[in-house]
Amino acid sequence: MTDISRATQKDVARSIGVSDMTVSRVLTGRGTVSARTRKKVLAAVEAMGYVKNRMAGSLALSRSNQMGVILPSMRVGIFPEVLAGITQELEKAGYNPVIGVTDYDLNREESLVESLLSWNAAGIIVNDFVHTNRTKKLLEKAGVPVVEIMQLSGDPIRQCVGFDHSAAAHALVDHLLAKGYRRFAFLGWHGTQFAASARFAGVRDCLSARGHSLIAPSYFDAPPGVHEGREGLTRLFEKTRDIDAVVFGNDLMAVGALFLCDELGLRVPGDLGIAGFGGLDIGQALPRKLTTIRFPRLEVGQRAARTLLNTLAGQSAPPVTDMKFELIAGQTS
Amino acid sequence: MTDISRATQKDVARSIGVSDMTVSRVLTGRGTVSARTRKKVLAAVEAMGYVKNRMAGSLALSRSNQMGVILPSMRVGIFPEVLAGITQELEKAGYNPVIGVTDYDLNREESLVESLLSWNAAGIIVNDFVHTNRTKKLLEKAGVPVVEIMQLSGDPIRQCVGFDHSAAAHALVDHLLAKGYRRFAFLGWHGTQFAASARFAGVRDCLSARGHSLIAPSYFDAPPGVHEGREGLTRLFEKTRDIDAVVFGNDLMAVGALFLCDELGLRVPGDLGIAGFGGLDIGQALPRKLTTIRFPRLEVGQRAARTLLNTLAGQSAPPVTDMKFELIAGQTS
DNA sequence: CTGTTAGCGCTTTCAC
DNA sequence: GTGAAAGCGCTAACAG
Repeated sequence: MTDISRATQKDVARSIGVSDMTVSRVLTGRGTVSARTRKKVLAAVEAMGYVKNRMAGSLALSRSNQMGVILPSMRVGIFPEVLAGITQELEKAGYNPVIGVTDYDLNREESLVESLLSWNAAGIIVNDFVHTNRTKKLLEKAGVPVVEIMQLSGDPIRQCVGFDHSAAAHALVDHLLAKGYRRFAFLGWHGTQFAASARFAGVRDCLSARGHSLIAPSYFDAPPGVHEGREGLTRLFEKTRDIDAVVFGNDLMAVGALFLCDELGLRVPGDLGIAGFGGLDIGQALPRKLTTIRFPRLEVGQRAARTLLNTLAGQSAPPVTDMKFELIAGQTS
Repeated sequence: MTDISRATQKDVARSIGVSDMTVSRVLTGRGTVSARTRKKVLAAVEAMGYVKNRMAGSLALSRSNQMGVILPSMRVGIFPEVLAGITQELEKAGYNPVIGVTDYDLNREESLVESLLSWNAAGIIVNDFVHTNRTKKLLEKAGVPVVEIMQLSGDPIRQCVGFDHSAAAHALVDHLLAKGYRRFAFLGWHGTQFAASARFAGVRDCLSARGHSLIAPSYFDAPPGVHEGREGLTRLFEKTRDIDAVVFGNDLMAVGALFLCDELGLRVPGDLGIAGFGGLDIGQALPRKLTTIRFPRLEVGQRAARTLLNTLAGQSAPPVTDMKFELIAGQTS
């Protein structure tokens, strides 16, 4: 906490002998001011390095152009892209994204939501459907539009924009089955209720429906990356070699696993089929393109922002927006 | 812009028959309130889902606990980590990071700085020393602490926390020379004055000082990734094959180039030495660890935040903080 | 075209 | 222990 004491509109006004309201008129562009006065005001503003105090402005107007964006992580490849999509759309409409990162901690999410509301965010984007009860209550009572992203299957507070992770898992598994793989393992993060667990459940259920079973599922405490992909596969091999395909919870893990296979001299897809989820650039820049599901990350961000903006503009927006995924049949399966 | 109408302290107060000041006392923890009244207030707050309007609060106090963090990109591997470091430290001290992303657009940076100041940010972290004149002026007049990160060589507005990119480049080149490489190329992003260009200059100058020259330098318009690494090397090979080492502006490019070499059957480091900059996980998870410079990303973020906090606390902080880099002599050179 | 008045929701200060 | 008054910097509404 620091004291802040900047020039005010009154200071600017006094310096050129007009009233503060005249300065306000010039700065907001509302109302009429003579060209000469306007010029003087702008000159004074520039000279004094005056910066408007938006706190006062927003308090007076009871509105803000700050849009809250709460994401679980910036180190998980998909979210920077989602954010880019959000930012693009918000900027076009003159809104500022205010970004918060939870690190998948629901209590942090709760306090971020509270903080955003306390700063009068005009709308809020949050990740997934998994929240504390208090977060849900706050968002429900918020009186501002709320969009939950990434997931579809669940009970949206207002609106959601995401993909069908279960359907994606089915598409992927069916592709692998068609390729002749039969002994599956899953390595990923499915210890919680987040979207990642929906992918795991989809893989498991699809295999089960087709009369196969999932061997050696295993998981991590936090969103895993390249390193965890290597480690996971290493540990899996210690338990069993009786597998011919591994589905990873995300692309980075799959990439790490591919690196390990290279080292071990395992042929992919000959000895082992490998697939990921996401469709990150890194997977498609490999010597052999990764088999995966491409989620339209940028588009989800854009659509989420547009949904918020449309709602604010009084248009009705559908409660559930299904952004289509795409199976990338790469060379690792 | 939307109307926002939430419950106010007055509403809470009325609902239990006390004055708004009593509610304020309970919520701020300042002043004395009887245990019974306090309980009633807290119950009412909870029941009504009341969230304090910080705009009004901050306006009254002329202070805020929002810390501005302006980063150039979230898709460039190092910045999410820097942000994580910043967030860690700020949270400990009860400050909120307010994040802005410029995409390396200096005009966007300018408007983000203005926006943060207008929201009474208690301090600001910006990237590099490259700003518009107006941005510099705003930051100088801001009356709040400012920390520029990533770079060292330049003229800090107040304080900076970063690495010596030139020294890092020298260390890397000397390592490669010691390994016997002689015909160097550089592929990266050095079209601007950002830190990336300091790395390029360092490579060029070191080679020159050692009596060698840099072959076929080439660059990109934007921060390049895995894909650009492949493309860049492909284009370079079209021009010349008379090179035995390629230094890349960042790790992702180097990884992409390694993938290409695999495809082309080029032996690394036998036929070609490859090095990056950064020290990202991905480079170290490869079958052959990438030769690179590790920048302590998390630590830069932490230190930058601490510098801000110390300054706010009235302690003096050094104008330049040099965070040491580390040469990773991997298996690609 | 410009100035004055009132109020946004909160906190500090001063009464009681 | 609690209430009433004043003001943070700005803008909408009304005068002139």
